[in-house]
Amino acid sequence: MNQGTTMDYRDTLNLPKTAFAMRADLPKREPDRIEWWREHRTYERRLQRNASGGSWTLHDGPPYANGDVHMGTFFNMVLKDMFVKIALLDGKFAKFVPGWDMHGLPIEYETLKHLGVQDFHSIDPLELRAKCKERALYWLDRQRAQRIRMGNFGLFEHPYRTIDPSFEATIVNALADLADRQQIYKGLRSTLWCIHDETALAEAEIEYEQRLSPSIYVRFTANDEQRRRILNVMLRQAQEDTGSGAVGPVSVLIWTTTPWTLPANVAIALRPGASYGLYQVGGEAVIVAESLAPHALGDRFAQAKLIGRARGDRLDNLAVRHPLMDRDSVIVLADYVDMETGTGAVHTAPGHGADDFDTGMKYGLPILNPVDATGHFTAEAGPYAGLQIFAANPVIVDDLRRNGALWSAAEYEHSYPHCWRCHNPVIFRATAQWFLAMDQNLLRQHAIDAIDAVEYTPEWGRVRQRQMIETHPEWCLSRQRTWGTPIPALICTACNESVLDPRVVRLAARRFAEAGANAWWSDPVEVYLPEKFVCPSCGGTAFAKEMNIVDIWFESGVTHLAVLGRDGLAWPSDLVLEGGDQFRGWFRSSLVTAVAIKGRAPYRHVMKNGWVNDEQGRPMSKSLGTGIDAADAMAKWGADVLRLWAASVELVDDVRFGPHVVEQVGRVYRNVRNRIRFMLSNLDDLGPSDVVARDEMEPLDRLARAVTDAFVAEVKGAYDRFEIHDAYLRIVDFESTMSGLYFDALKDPLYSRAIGDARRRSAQSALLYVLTRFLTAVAPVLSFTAEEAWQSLSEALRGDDESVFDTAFNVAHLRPSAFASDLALWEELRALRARVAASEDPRDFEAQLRLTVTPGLHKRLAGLGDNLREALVVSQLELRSGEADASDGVIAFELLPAQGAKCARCWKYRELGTDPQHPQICADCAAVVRALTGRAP
RNA sequence: GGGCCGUUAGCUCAGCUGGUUAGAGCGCAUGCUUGAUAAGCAUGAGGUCCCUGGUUCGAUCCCAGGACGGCCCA
Repeated sequence: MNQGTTMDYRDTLNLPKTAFAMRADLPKREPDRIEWWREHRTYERRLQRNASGGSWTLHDGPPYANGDVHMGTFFNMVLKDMFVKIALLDGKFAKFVPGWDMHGLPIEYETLKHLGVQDFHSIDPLELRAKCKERALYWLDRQRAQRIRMGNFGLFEHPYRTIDPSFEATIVNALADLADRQQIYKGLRSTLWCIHDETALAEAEIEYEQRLSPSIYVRFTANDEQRRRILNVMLRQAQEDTGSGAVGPVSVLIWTTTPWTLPANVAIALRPGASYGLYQVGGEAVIVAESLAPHALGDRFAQAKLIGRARGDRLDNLAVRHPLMDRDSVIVLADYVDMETGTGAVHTAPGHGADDFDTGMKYGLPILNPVDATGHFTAEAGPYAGLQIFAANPVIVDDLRRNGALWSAAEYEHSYPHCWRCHNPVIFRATAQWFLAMDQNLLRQHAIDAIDAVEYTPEWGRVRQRQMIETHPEWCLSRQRTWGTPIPALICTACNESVLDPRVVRLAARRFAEAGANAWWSDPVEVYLPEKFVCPSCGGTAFAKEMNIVDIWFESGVTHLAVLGRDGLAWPSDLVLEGGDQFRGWFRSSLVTAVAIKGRAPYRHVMKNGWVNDEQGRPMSKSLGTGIDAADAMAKWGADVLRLWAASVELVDDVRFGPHVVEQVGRVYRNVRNRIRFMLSNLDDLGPSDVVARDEMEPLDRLARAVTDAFVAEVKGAYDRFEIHDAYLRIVDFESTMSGLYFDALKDPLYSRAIGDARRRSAQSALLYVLTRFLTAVAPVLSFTAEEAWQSLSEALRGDDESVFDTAFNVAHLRPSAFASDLALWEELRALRARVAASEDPRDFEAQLRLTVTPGLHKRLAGLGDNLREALVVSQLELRSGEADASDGVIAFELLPAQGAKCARCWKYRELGTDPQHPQICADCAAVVRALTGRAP
């Protein structure tokens, strides 16, 4: 009976109602949102509206168009999107042009593999290029779909692509600019070379196989002058006094497994910090690293006597004689010198090793290359000319033995690089390549100076960046491959010299702009010859095209020239944001090209995001199967939960990702979602004309508004400092404080008052304010959910703002200092409410509260009127002012059983039965019910 | 092996220039609610602030060394 009556009254309440589902179903729902944004051109239209709001540009570092997007890339891309949206909601012209890096070896390999082509020389270059383009576009489409699926905003229909003719023209024009400044030269470089296939190889074309090599220890003996200098540094004082004549000849001992590289030796590398010993052995003295001496000197170590020592760096720039050739071998320093094998003194032939080459460049050593493409010694090798290099090994060892330079010889089985196609051992061989001169025109120094004008997050990135420039080797720009942008150099057919003439290069740029870079393969050379062009070396007039392509790091290094400074985008960009590996990669390549060509950094702010590791903090790896595909993750959990995850971690640090982490952030997501849902469900009956202005709101509602303003201002402040995680914490804190205090307080007024009651409309108006401001604040992170909620508001309430991305933070006029007293009062209410809620008997409406507080607090609380009782969720409240001391202002807090009985409708304890028709409910409720049923009392 | 970075509750993170009973959210436990209900509220238990030294009246915070983890390079 009673049950029935109660149920009747339940029907007279204004209970929450909304179509905004409690279950998110993100994987299912999100694609509809994307479609809606696309149809409504939400991003483009907001961009247009912001045209006069000042521009803010995040320049996209181009991902490589190969493979699907993994979680590391997801993290980076979603963070970029958050910053773009923050600027957008801030009224900025935040144009984001996504880009792709589409040339290069990985795609060329993949394509060749796809085509089943073994030797890239055997396929027509234009055909190969066409297939590579297809492949690159295939990956671009996939990656683009994945980026769009993340909810990212940007001009995805018009991305920049390094394969576009206009982009290729930019690359080539950049080369022309550099050639103009004499910044580019042709020089030698050590590359992997297969003497069987007569071609350069890339790292990826190498397979390691076991190979038996000669293992020899060789003396490099000093002449008299060299010996004197070495002893000067190494010999102990006492020994020197007794006369160095007793020491005998002095040699540096080296170890090698490639005797054929000795003719190209020009130096011996020592480790700067290592200690080298001078060992007297029989009638001579040899120098080896002390820690390696027992191993290096072999059975002669027992009779060896340490008579001197020096740190490697003290021997820098001394010299010894080459054991085979009539020249010196200089002692140099190198960090890579291995202290596990050999002698700690490394035979250095810059023509035959990558490290050796770098050291050679650093010391300005000659790059000897006495080996031709087929692996035979040239005349430069003197007595060995004409010999095949591996056949020369025993000959060289014999010569060393004969002239007394051989310390010991053995055989050695080790893992050695072989050609993946013909399985012959490969060699390092110096070949002519185009270089960007790092020190020409003080480029390196200017680049280092340019770093000072850039902001770095984290700040230590600046140091990292500086080191990367300081240690930047000469930049090898050329590659002997097919899938890329040509370096339009000419070869004089008369003297065989290569020419990179700016006029030629600019002709090529113009040609590529209209026809694409394929033209370099299809055009006759005449197309690229300026009038009256002659070879600067010999005056010749006949030329051939040189078939080199440019390093793809150069291509991505000029994206700022291709994308910025046009179409409303400013140069330099305001922000670049990439993983930490890009200090050596794109941050560096962009900086070098920008400083060389425009004299300053191409960005104002460099931000680095952390690496995404698995849940144990280990790197994710495809081979271990611990990598997670972004598309899979979005299909499983939805993009918004993953976006919230990206906001919940410290973006600068390395972060962890996995199912357990997602589950946790998923619970936070559900909290946020439910609180949004609560607000929406109480706005169902609110029309625009019902909304009351701030000044007409009840005090508690005005307070909630103020707290919301403070929240939005704080979140905006965090966004402005690029501290997404800080914003995340504030968002979580805000929705939980709103839910715990305010929503609970509003339930009674919202549910039990008459629909159009002023108290109720005030509460709803405040809720509308809280909700809309909250949605704007979270939209950069929870883009899908914020938009879904926005669309769940009635069109009338949305007003002119069709999308949540049409709204604005709108906090410029707010003064955070003005919030202090409101926030303090809010916290006082929270503390009081917590004391009520903690009580079990009587609890909430079962209670009446006698509250005695200090005069100061009394004044603040009294200002709330009956809203104070609502906020504390009690049936009656007696507020008194007292004089005692109390740190929190509360002198007495007495919860007593409420007066009256529980109203069957509003659940407050009131005097019941004033309306005989409704004996179980209070007078206020009876009035509402009567109004509903149309009967006067 | 080198350069750089990190290490605070089970998890994600706060802790401003050295002095706090070291905090929050999630999870967990307990209680309440059943008119946000595959929701909501309250309370509580969880920490030798990686380790070892040093500076200091006093260090999670400064310095040195080490351990573990990561990125880049070798």
